[in-house]
Amino acid sequence: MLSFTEENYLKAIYKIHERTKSAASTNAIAEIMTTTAASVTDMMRKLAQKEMIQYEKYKGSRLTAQGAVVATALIRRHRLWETFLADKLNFSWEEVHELAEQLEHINSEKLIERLDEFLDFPKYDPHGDPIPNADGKFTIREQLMLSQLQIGEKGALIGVKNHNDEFLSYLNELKIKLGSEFEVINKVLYDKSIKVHLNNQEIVLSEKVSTNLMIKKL
Amino acid sequence: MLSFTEENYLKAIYKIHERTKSAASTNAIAEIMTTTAASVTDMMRKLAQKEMIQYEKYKGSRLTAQGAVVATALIRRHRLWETFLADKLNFSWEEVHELAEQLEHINSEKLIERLDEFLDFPKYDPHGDPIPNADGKFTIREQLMLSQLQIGEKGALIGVKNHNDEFLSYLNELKIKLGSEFEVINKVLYDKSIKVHLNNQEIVLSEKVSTNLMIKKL
DNA sequence: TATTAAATTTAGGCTCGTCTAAATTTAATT
DNA sequence: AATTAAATTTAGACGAGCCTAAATTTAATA
Repeated sequence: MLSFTEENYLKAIYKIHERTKSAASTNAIAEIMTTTAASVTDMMRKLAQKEMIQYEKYKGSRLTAQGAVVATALIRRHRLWETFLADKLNFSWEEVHELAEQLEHINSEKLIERLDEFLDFPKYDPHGDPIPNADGKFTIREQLMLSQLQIGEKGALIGVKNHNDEFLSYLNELKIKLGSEFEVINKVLYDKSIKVHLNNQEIVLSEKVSTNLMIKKL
Repeated sequence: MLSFTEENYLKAIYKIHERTKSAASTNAIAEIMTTTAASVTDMMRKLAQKEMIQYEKYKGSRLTAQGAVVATALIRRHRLWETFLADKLNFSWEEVHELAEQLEHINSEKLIERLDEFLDFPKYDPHGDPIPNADGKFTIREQLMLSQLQIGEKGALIGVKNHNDEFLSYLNELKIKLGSEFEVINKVLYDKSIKVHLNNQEIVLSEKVSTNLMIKKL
């Protein structure tokens, strides 16, 4: 049985691997866990001993098959709870993450399966990220950045790349949410900003915003 | 901020006081927490220091006003989660308790208020126990034991006194649930068993069972 | 390649929640 | 009231998870 903390370390390693496609460095883990490198080293020993990770001194850590199962299960729980909070309890985009961080550690297979059923087996969470099924498999969806659309093309928002709170709040202000439909009116070469038609108005989005909005072409 | 463990100690003291109407003895707390008396003593010092309890050496512990607020909030959360699990996720009577033990520690006022609303502000949990409102006030309901009904009288089940797993499973087998309606057919003086009409059949319940079923007269 | 800088690990120590064994206090019983 | 039994507290220790400071290894750069 893994502790709350051990589970979070595994999730951190998973995330780093997803991003870098290589072993998770001690420092990178320390940053995510907001702790010191020394503490991470201690924990890496322990997790290696429990055969959750492969750890080589000075070379970083990778999840074992076993460790990956645990991490994926956590992501499944996290995203299902986020979906519950958003769909059933009307929490906003940026509120769900923190609560799901707590809820994901509730330990019960049965609870998660019942929740999945209650939510009608969602494939994507409120951020548009795929929810692993009970076997840990994801349904990947073709997607591109809003910035990649050409003038005249239309798309619907299916996810955000960056989950930063400020960014999510900004989207709320703009009344941009999952499913929102965009039509590209103009693209400014100079600063790569983009003018779109949305909710019956025209708005201009910076490159920073338009590269963080994931779109399905319509 | 209180830890998961500290919260559970407060709840234990609350329960003991509810049952005995007096200070919680070290041993009684140790039993509920399945730990040793020595550990309890340590924790009592800490909780007294945090002004959650009044603790006098060799005399037991009582909650302070502050401690009672925390304990009541925990009970509120516990019972709301039980209601959610039973009503929305179709968990059975005896399954909900253990899960709610974990869920009650999720720390968010807003989550609980939203959950309360989602459940349509229930007054009683699946065991028939009253759910404290946000201010910690309970709605008490007039109730009596099934064993107290006279021959010919009718009642509906509004709660159980004993929350023992075996007892709850037995009720499930008998298809007895909250709201079930009973009519007393006969009472046997010898062993205090009682024959009732329920779900279109006649069944005999022992004294042990009939004194644990709480009834609202119809 | 020698040196410096950055990353990582080791060493030693702290708090939390727990334990066992021994000492003390309170309650029960003769 | 004296003695025994039960309840409780004290003393000392341990693992988990964390820290800082010092030592070591690896990477970067002159």
